[in-house]
Amino acid sequence: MEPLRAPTGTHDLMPGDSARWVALLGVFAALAEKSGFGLIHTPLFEDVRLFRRGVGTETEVVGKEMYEFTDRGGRAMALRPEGTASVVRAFIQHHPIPPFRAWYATPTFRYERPQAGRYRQHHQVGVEVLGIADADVDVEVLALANDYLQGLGLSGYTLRLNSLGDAACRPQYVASLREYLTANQGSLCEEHKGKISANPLRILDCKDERCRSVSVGAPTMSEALCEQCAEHFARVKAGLDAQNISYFLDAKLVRGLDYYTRTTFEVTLDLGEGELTILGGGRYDGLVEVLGGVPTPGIGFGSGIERVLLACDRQDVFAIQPTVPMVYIVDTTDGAHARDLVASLRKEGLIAERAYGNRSMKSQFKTADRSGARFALVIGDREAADGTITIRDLRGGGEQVVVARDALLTSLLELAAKN
RNA sequence: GUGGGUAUAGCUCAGCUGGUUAGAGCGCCUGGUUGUGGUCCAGGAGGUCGCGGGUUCGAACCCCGUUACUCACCCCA
Repeated sequence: MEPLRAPTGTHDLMPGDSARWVALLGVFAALAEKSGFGLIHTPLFEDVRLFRRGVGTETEVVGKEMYEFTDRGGRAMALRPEGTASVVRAFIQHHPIPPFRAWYATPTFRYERPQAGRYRQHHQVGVEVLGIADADVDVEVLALANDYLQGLGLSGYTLRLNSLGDAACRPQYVASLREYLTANQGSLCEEHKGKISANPLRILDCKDERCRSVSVGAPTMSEALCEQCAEHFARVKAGLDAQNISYFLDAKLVRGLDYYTRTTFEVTLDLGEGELTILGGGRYDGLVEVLGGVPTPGIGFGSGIERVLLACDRQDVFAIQPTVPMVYIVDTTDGAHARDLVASLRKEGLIAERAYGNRSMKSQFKTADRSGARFALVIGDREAADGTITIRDLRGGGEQVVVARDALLTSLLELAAKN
């Protein structure tokens, strides 16, 4: 039989490596909670129609990358391809009193070919705010995103910002864009020559040289914003300026999910070869209504944990060391002392580890050393006989003291305080 | 979905134009020190050379297929 392994595009997060995940989640949770967000957990799978309607059938994410399956009751389900739709669904279902602020940390699934920073199951942290149309909340959300990345130690990333307009002005803009593209149809890349009517905005994001040169002369959304959208966008920019959050206005920024309106953003990082998007989001004022709720504005972002950590690796920041024991118990009698001592020390709040299997003193010390523990606590025949414990400092030259069992804790704290 | 690269020990890799018992470093285990790790020395365990087929007296090496990993395109976190 073929050895079993994790499915294509997935990976195991092993103890040791997971230490920085724990730390990352801590950073994000602390920031989110401080800003009034509460944790939300929604099912990993949902009625497939949620994503079809919410994210859009035309999008790649839903159209060709979604994990869909039929459950045993014959229901069409899908694994979550992104974070927002489920939160909005929960909001509609439970009628919390707005404003509603939730943060999440969740796996997301997309059936695509894996490559650097790209997985079939990846993980995102994110936030959503529902019920506030005020542009100031856009600034809050962007500031949170910025604080998060900064909090990890990242730098040199670019916040790309755009406004996609709303139901009042976007249709007109799309019409004029379509008109322009149709006039230049012959100059577009092969793929987009026939795709104009489906989603003309996407062509602005095409990396093909031919499409790009056509895009240069295309009408931009920012020129076409209605008065309210323009005011909203101006207020967002003013807020970012006031908080010294730098951004880059990217009129070509179009996101791959259909629900976005007005403020839209992405954070990218140049890794030498190509840019990596580590965070993305925006406003989605029409989404609640599309999903059957009473019209409610919303905004949020998601950020890929694997990509963010990849970026941290490249920048040599956020190198979290796994937790290391304070003491490691070496017991060459029969292990009963180790068994009882490790339990009582843990109750006292110390991180304590021990050797198992009654191995030689030498090999127990090897595992003690490997554990990274600060002190070894030795219980051999002598200590067992006279009720003492030998404390050996594993960091320095190996200084040892023999202490009475009752004095162990105070002695340890004294020794630890020395340096 | 399309294209490139890779697949040999737990890890990182070597293996000359196909040649007989497949190697190194690190890691692991044991001993040198029957009460002491991190250094040093000695020994040991561990591989059906991704899988299937073919060519050949003989294949880790050549050919075909296949799977996986990886990178890029597309798209995205």
